[in-house]
Amino acid sequence: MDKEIRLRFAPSPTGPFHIGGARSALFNWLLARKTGGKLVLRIEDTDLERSSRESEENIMNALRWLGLNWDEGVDIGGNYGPYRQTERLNLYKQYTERLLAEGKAYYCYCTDEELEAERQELAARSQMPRYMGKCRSLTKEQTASYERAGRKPTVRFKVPAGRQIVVNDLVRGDVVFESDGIGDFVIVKSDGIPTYNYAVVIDDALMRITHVIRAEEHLSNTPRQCLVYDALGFARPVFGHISLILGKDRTKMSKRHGATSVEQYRRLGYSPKGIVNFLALLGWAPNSEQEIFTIEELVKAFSMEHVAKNPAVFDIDKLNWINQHYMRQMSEEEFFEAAKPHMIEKGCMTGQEDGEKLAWLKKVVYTSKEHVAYAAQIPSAVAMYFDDDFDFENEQASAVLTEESVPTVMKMLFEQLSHMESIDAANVKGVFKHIQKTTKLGGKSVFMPIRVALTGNQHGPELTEIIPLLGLERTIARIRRSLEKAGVMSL
RNA sequence: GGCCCCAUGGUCAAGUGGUUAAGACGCUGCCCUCUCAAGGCGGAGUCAGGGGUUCAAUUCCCCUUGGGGCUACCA
Repeated sequence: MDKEIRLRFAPSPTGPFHIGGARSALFNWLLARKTGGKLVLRIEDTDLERSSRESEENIMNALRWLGLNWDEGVDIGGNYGPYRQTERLNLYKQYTERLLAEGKAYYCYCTDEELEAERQELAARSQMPRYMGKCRSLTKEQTASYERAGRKPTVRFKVPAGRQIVVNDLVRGDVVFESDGIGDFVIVKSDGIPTYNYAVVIDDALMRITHVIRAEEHLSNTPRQCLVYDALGFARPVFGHISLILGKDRTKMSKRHGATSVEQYRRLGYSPKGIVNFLALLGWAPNSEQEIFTIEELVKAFSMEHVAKNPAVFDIDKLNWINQHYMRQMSEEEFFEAAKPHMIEKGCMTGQEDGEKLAWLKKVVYTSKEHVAYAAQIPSAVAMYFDDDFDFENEQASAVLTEESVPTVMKMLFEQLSHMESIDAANVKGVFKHIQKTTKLGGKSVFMPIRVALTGNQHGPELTEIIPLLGLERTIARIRRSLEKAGVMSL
């Protein structure tokens, strides 16, 4: 029981859920599922200004959408709650009082201006800007006078001098820091809210977290946290700092690198399976050469030992490639559901269709299955089925219709079509065969003019797929229109 | 500036004191094919630089360079 592995994912609900956060969550989740441990979802909302219930919900929704569940958290409770930091204020207070009483922390009355001046001065002497301990030993009189002046103090942690702090990290090994490089840091803000570096320690300790797996940006803060663990007599957890996800230019992923939030990818119609698969491969590699993983397979294969130390660039091409696999796995029904919002947005449908029209839409949409990486690409992939008033894509395309054999081919095609009662891939194929046979023309001379006349385009799906979907009438109308437009002939 | 982390092709990456240095994405050639895509078969492309240690370094150590993070009453 006491050997049970307990992990946590502790996001700040301060904005859209970042893709990097999703990866941290995923790694924690994988480790928890792999080891049969527990995963705690804790909300770190001590930044009152920026935190909101709305982004808290967004984060949880995104997590659920990705298929990452948790065993304890704000919404489901657990034995170590509450799971929202602003609801744990009394807990922090007890420890702060203890630290104060033991002389391990002290009140600091410095104003922003004073602190800023200190930083400036240190910077001017090209020294590391850090708090020099001005309020470390205030007399009763000084304290009283500050209080009379109405100053609200912060609480600072007294950083012991001359100590080495060794952070044992699962992915980086032992990382050594000198306590002298760290100034006395604020653990409780003047409004009584604890800071991140302080609250996180008390929470992780009280929630019995055994492994703290988080992004590398927290590594430099870890020695501070270790100091707090030690001062409070808590055992330190095992740390594991996973590298950051970078944009193409190798700087931290930000808005200018395109979509950075899980929500954005969701809206573009990426599959959660694709995102999870891709994220897992960013900073982790399996023993095998496998690239496509279900989440269950990831659980089996995952290991912290194979987590890379170096930061990884977010490669959208690879995400697209992976996601394409998942698009192809979809049934016609699933694929249609994925396409629907995008089709509606582009005006290709209203969402109210039923009967034959709906069935037709499903078939049309499904033709793009092999061709798209994510659902937002579907409308343009099937645009040709909707636009009867297309233009030729370029002169090369219209030139195809001026080839010598075109009138013969078209006449024959029309004649064949006029005899048809129903139209499907098989009999369309038969028509083409017949034309080829009797005219002795190569496939290209038969197909390409028909393709261009039908779609205005030299590229696209198989004609045997397009024609049945357009139906006899539209097929004839389109070809007739194109031939007239190109001035070739009228039929 | 100080402290810390990181460094194998364009990208994700495997790997080892002696290897022809995997694989995938992307790029590219060929095949298939009316076309595109897919698919199949190929190709180009990497150990950042400099010093050590060693019989032997991509691998171990140091330095440089580059990138990143932290240095907040943000997390």
